[in-house]
Amino acid sequence: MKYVVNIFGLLSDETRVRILLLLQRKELCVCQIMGVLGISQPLVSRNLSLLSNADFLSERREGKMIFYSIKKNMQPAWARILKILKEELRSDVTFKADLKSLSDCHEFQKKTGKCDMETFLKFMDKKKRQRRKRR
Amino acid sequence: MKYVVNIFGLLSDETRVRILLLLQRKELCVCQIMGVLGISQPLVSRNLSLLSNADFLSERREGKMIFYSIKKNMQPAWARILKILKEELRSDVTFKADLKSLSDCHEFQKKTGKCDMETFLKFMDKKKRQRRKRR
DNA sequence: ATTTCATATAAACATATTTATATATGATTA
DNA sequence: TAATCATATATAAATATGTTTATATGAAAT
Repeated sequence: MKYVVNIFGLLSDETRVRILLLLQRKELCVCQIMGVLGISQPLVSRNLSLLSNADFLSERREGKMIFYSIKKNMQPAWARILKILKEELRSDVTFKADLKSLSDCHEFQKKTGKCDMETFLKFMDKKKRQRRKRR
Repeated sequence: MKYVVNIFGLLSDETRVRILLLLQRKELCVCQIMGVLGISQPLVSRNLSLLSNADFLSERREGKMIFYSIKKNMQPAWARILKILKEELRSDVTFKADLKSLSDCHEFQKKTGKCDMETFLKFMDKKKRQRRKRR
């Protein structure tokens, strides 16, 4: 029973859920996740490792970067739960904002071809300020 | 998102999961649950109220006792999750032991017609000791 | 090799949750 | 209306969890 209960514990944290929802769209590296979610690098790493240990994620190295994605052939029960999570949060405010950030992130990477955290975060800030002005 | 994450938080506790699984079999009052799970009355009450507030349970008063059951017409998403939980824990050791205790509880109540905590817990203890001997 | 960049880990701190104890309430019975 | 039984609530102590800060690792480039 403890195993099952721990899985629910993993899903009872906003940061981890946000990461899972993002990864359901596209594989991402640590620095992309930090930029998109606006959280510290160690926090991203920590939660990725928790999710990885629970067999939710696959990793793939590409040079210096490690790309994380939702694991294919995950335990069926958890896959079903992820599906429910996704459906339930389809129109969630935080999630929609994260998706917007994600597309900004892609824009940044197309322009610069980089995954440099500092520059990226500045770029994201600028984007957010611009969006605020437009209102 | 917080709402959803809190629901998972509720399901990330062994006591609450045990209660939910029991109630999926049959409606029960607080003292039955304490007897079956072997936990204190305030702990049962506290967790029942958490589950109730999250709209997982219905209550029904019968004299002094309040009977709790899984709510009909629960939010479909959570009903689906409960179903997964049930399937996943079908052969769980703790759950099976709880079911055994539950049937002892019914035996006790048939014999005595009571829901008296003290006597009940003694009866349960005796049962458990007998079972240990038989091995 | 040394430096740099992306990521991981560990220790310290803050916060939230769980559990136990004590007390209160509401329904029944004497 | 006392007294008692089943349950609820408040709160404090113990425990677990999340987050940050600081530090380490490991791959690539210079």
